[in-house]
Amino acid sequence: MELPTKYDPKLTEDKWYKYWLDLNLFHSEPDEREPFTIVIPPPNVTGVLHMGHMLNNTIQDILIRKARMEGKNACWVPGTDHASIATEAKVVQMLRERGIKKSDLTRDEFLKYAWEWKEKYGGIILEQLKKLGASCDWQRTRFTMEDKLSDAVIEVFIDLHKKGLIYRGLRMINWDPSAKTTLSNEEVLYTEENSQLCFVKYMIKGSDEFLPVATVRTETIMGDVAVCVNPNDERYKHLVGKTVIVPLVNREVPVIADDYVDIEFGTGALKITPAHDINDYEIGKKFNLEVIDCFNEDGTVAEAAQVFVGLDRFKARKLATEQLEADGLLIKKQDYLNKVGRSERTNAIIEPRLSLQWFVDMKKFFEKNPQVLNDVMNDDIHFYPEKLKNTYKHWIDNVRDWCISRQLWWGQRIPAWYDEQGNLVAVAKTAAEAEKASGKQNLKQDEDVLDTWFSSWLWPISVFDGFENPDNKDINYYYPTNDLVTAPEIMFFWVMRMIMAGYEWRGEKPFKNVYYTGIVRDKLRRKMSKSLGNSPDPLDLIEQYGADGVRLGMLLCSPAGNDILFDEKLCEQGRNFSNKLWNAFRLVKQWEVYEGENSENKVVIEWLESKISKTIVELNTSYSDYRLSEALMTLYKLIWDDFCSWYLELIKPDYQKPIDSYTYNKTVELFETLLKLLHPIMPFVTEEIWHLLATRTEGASICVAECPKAGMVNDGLIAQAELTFELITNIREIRARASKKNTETVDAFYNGSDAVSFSAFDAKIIKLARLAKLEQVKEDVAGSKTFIAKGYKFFVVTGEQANEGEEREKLLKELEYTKGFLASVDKKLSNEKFVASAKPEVVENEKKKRDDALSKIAMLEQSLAG
RNA sequence: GGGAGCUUAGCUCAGCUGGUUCAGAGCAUCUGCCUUACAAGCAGAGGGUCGGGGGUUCGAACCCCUCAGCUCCCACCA
Repeated sequence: MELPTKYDPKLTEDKWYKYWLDLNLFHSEPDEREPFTIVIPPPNVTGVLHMGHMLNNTIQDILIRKARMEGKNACWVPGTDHASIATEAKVVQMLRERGIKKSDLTRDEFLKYAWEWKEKYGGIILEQLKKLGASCDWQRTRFTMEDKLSDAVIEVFIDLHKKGLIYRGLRMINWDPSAKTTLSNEEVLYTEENSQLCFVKYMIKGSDEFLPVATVRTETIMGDVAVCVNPNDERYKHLVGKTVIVPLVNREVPVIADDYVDIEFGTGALKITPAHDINDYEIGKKFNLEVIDCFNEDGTVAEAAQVFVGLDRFKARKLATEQLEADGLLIKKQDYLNKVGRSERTNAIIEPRLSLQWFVDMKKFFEKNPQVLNDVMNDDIHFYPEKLKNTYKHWIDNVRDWCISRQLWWGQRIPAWYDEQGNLVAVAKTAAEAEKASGKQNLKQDEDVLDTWFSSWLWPISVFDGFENPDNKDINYYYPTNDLVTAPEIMFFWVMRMIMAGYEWRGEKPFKNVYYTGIVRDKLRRKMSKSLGNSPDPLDLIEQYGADGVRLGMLLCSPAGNDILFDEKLCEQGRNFSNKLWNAFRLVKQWEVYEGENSENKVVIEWLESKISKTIVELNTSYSDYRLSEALMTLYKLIWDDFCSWYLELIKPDYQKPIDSYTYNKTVELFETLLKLLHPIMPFVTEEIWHLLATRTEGASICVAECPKAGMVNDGLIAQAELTFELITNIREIRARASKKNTETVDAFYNGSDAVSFSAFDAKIIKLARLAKLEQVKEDVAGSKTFIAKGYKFFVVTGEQANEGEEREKLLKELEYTKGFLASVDKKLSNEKFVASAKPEVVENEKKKRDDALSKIAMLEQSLAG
């Protein structure tokens, strides 16, 4: 069988993914094994895979595959999020392209289009995850707006309302007067724009004195209900409690004092317009002031303003300013740069507007469930990296109530019912229930839907139907889940709220560990974004480097807790690694085997077995600390350096010679061990090679092979091998400097008459360093190149005229250096305080260092003398 | 304005309670090799006064102070 020299992922990846699905290897049902559960952070249903998903899901897949191989009942639940805002925006845009305006549709008509859109694009991202190799239990795929999950959302709302944890309150929202809709903060873009700051006189009643007020928004003067100054402001202290006349409308309002006002800014006097500024609203509430809303839905001036009624707000601003000037109340105008929020979609300037919204009372919630904070702080829910605990605490300490209503149609409609006058009369699942509860007829349901996070916070429970049937087999078995893998920017939006929901409805945490990935950036540290065009399409990358290559590439730049500086070159490195593995396989596969046992190889095999065991211990530590990059690098070096560069070269028979069956079988066994260790990270190439390496029974898969465990570690043997490699490297260096061809051999000697620690590897040194002979001598060998390693002095005869002076100089330099080193060690050892206060093993070690240095010096001096 | 964190080789990062080989890895760089597993490769090499300054200590990349620079999150100015 001729094997190509390059591994081609295209020929294997789809094949194996289908194989895994056909064997149903990713499906989980509760059984007697220990469960290992991950719920996917549900991606936006209409989204497409981006690099963030790529990273996030690669990590989840590694964790779940590893658990599966460890014999746990691994269950990775996939699914999607209905993402109200994003999806509704996309549907609106689609409709617009077809010439349909949202405002011309009824709610039901719109939802029909939205569902159509969801059916058409909803599955894409999940299909893309398959390309990556994600071993999700696809039979368990859920969607946050499917019936059961929506029911859970509604029940939870009703339950919280009953418990008094939900209330209805006023809130300043972002109003888009052009689209006549509320926008989320994400949909508002802030830019610096030039405005004019007007300094206006507010006359003190019955006096010629005035209070100067600085404002950009002169059109809101009609809504003023007070003027506020700082209580410590000496300039205005005497005016507090007096009455001022609001310009344009001549309303009489009080001068009040509050710390909120910054003495330094503007004039130090702030006009209070509760209807159009959230801070003003807060102050208004504190002082029990009236709220006068000056604008209509479309941004025109309302009746309540008394003047400029019906005019657009910006026209009104201009006229108001002119009027002030005419009234002699304008002190001055000054250019002013301020941040202006505009609608992402209509570009209209956002109008802050007070509106009745639904809230979750967070403080009360935390009082009821103190574990939400405590269990994270005491690592009962373990955050990786731990530093994010601080951020978490800071958030909880400064929490604001959670506004859960959204002025959208795509989402779970709020189960609140109003009578014809608009009074809230009931919170109930259906109109019938609401009527029954309130005893009133013709009730209207709330127009708003719930925040998407209000369904995703239930995800770890709702995917196992834990609300509909709180005692079912699945939820009892899989909950609490094990690991959550997500981005730090949604710690507050999602992670904290899932923890809240977990304690509130299950009395238990939703997961044991939270692994926060970094933000994927390009190599210039810029966030990846569509507009910058710096985000590669993960599917293109998979096409080019194979899923295994991209997975490795992602992981190479993902130390936990740091941002990911993604560089396509890393995928190349991943692809190269697949190829390295493939070629190691080719080497092994092409050997002819004879029945027998080459005893020289035994020590090499034992060494690699030990080395692998030792590495498994390191790997387990890395994995349990969620240092996945570190685990990968450990494995990478084990395979590339130890296995390929050393082991295979050491046991490789001469060209076209067969290999003994003992070595061959051991090699296949060790190779399999390495493949299994690597499988969670690179699932496809390991499955491919695993199948080709030996005959497998039907339906066998490395996916469910047993995870290798560490055996005995022979540290002495590992040290011997390391010395051997050091010797080989040193001799190779001398060969390289002497420009020796590979076909040329050289002679090597070492000093001493005692047995040496590397003797078991003698034959291997001769082989890999390409020696004619390796012998022990009592005297220095003249005309040779020398080096010292671990107390052995080596002489390499390259046959070329050795440069005595150069050689001598080298020795002198080393002697000088070693003496300096000895001096520093001696200094420590002669320091009484050191000997007295340092740990015994540290002192012991220093003594050993001194002995080594002394013997090295003796050796060097002897050479220089001779 | 409030909070968190970072600064170690050209780049990205390790360095887990201050003390094993004089500070490590991967990539990149340089030199020599198309040596029948692999040029997507092999062999070898060079590269850092651990951001600056001060202190604690027998001993500091690690602890404390200070200065400088960078990043992120939250709240935002009339």
